[in-house]
Formats: sequence, structure tokens, C-alpha cells
Amino acid sequence: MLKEFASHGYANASTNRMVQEAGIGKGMLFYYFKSKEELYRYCLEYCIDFISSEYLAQLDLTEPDFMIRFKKAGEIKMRAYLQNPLPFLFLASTYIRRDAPELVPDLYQRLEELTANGLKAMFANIDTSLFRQDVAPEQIINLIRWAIDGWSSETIAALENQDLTDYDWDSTFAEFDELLSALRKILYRRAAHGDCTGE
Amino acid sequence: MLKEFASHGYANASTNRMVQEAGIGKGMLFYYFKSKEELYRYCLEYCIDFISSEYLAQLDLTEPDFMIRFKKAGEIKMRAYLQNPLPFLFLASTYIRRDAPELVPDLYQRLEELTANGLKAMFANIDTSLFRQDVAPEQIINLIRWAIDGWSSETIAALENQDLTDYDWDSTFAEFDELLSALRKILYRRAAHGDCTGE
DNA sequence: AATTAAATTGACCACACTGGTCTAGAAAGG
DNA sequence: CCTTTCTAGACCAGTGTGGTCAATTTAATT
Repeated sequence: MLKEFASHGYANASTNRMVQEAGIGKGMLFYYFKSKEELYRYCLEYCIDFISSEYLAQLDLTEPDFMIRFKKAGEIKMRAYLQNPLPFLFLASTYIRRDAPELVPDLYQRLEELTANGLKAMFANIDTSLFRQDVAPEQIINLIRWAIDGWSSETIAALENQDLTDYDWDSTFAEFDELLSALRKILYRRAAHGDCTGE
Repeated sequence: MLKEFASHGYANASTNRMVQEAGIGKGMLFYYFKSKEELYRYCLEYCIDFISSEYLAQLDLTEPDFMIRFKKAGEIKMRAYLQNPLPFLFLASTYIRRDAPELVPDLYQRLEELTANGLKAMFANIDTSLFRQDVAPEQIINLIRWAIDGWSSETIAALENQDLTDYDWDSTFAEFDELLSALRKILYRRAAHGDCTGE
């Protein structure tokens, strides 16, 4: 169901394909859900719950070092995604398609709030004294974000055509650590002795 | 036509909507194109031609300073996009939907080649001696790419809900320049006197 | 003006597929 | 044995599809 909605959008999702994919009779679907609309709403709630509990609620927002915090967040997200990617795909799909505006009137507001709260918390209480001082800390945070996002999306894109059953994750993680250490070298204060940035 | 294909994909694009949007009779479409498939192929060729001539062919690949080269490329792309955004949207749509695989068998290979050649040329003959030496130059190139990509997509996303008729572009460009100077400060060799990275 | 040719329209077609219903029966439980 | 809960899939009216075609307007040519 989630897959059908995610890949075709609400309007073009076919209940016939759903029951075929699920291997059940058409009657069942409309026995448990009185309409396609109700099914959609149920899926929505399920996905929001899943992502809230398996991803957002797991974030460690106390870690002052932004890079560590962000790295942990990435691992949590990846774990949740690998456990069940469909809620992510479903919500991303509804969000970018703007598919069901009057179907669930306050949906987009809720999604905005969800991500906005997540992001706000993500960027709150960061120890900016770790950063180099000659570039604005917001700029540094952006650079870290964009670097990690860019690396992630390119890595995921590269993995998409692979057989992941016996994939060598270690080298991927090593690559990620390399990226992080480069970021630290570039964006953080030089450790202790002789801060040659001049402050 | 491009808009219809771009926003619905080949299968769900409606020839009825196309003729309505274009304000012509249904007959005309099938007078000039014998089928939806032929129309699609024509659109494809048109878009590839447009992007090749108005974007890829305009790139200045001699500029040794990567950041300047990339900045110019961004401006060229933006100019082409503003002149006619539909080819970009059309090709992006076909590429991500993987919509017409057996319709145009060698399509994806051609698109891969197009972008691959573009990217390869884009990253060839770069003067890496301008970069700081304590981080691998490929890593630096990636960081610049990701930063510019991230900034661009967030800026575009923010602009999408705006009225652009009398938008203040100067502040946007200024923001972009700020980003570039931060990148230069962070990723390039310190100019001349006292290179404190120690080589 | 008369005739031929090109361009244009929209009603129309068979067909595919839609969300949803409903009958008929299988399972389960008492 | 009866009742209740599940389950299946044939079926329905409706909508939209890509594509056709006879009819008509417009343009070109003689």
C-alpha cells in the first residue's frame, strides 16, 4: 500500500494493484477501510508515527559538538530507513507532490511542524566555540549540512543499483569518517597550540 | 507538451490535456505526430539539443580556478534555465522516473553520457595548487560542489513560493558571493605571506 | 473565380482501468 | 447446527485514454 501510494501519488494509486500486490481480494480492502481516502489517512498516521518514534525521538540533542551530533543523527536515520524505508518514501512523496491538500487539510502544516521542530532542535545548543572564528557559525553549520547531505545522496544513489545483500559497509563508513575528519580539519579551530587564524 | 510530460511522466501524460493547454484541436497533434510516442521522442530530442547548446556548450573549461569555473557554470545554467526551464524539468523528470525505458532504448545511456562528459570536462584541468594541501583535492572539489548545490537547491526552494516579478536578486547574489568567499577562505591556500599550513 | 491542396477542428470510438458494491461462500466459534 | 466474522472476485457505472475521421475552414494555384 505504502509503496503504491509513494510511487504513484494518491490520485494515481490503484486499489486494484494494491490488492494484487498484497495477494488479497478486493473485498478485504474495503472491508477494513471504507474508502481509499480512509486507507490513505491510515497510512499517513502510520508513517508519521513510525518516523517520529524511530527517528526523531531517537535524536541525541544534548551532544554539544555539532559534527558528532549530526553524525549520530545520520546513523539513526540510516538505521530506521534500512529497517523500513517505506514511511520515508511515502512522506517524501506526499510532501513533494502536494498530493492530498484538501484530503487531510492540516497535513502539510503538521509535516512542516514535524521537520521544523526536528531541525530547530537539531541546531539548538550547539557549541560554536569549537568552530573557527573567521567564518560565521551559521555558515559553518550550513557547510557541514550540505557536505553530509551531498555525500549521503550521492552514496545512496550509487548504492541503489547494487546488490546490497553482501555489501561492504565498512568502506562506506570509512569514507564517511574521512569526510568528517576533513570537515573538522577545515571548519574547526586548530587544536590548542598556535592558533594561527589569529584569534 | 513539455510541461505535461514533465509533471505527469510519459504514461500519465494526457494528450487531451496537451491540446487543451495548447489551445489547438486534437486532430492537429496527430496530424503532425503520428502517435504520442513520436511526440515524446521529438520532445526528448528538442530538450537534449537545447541543454547541449544553451548550457553544456557554453561552459568555459579553460578557467583553471575551480571556484570561478563553477561559479560561471552556475550563472550559465541559471540563465539557460530562466530562458526556458521546461527542458531541464523534462529531462530531470524522465531521468528520475525512468519512465520510457523501452520507448527509447538508448536514452538513459545517452543521458548518462551527456552528464558524465559534462562532469568529467568540468573537473578536468583544474589547478589544484590553489587548494590547501592538507586535504585531498578531490575532497575539496566535492565540498565546493556540495556547498554550491546545497545552497542552490535551498535558495530555489525558497524562491518557489515567491512572486519573482520584482524580486531583489542582488541580495541573493551577494549571499552567494559570501558563500564563495567563505569557501575560498576555508579551502584555498592562504594567500602568499606565511603559509601556516606548513606547506 | 474556380479549383485544388493544406491545415484545422471536435465529435466519436473501442478500450482500459477506476473506486466501490455485493453475492456467495469459507472459517471459526459456540 | 447456527451465527458471526472473514474472504474472494465478478461486476458496476463512470471516467479518461490514445487515436480516427468526416467535415470545414484557410491558403495557394491556376
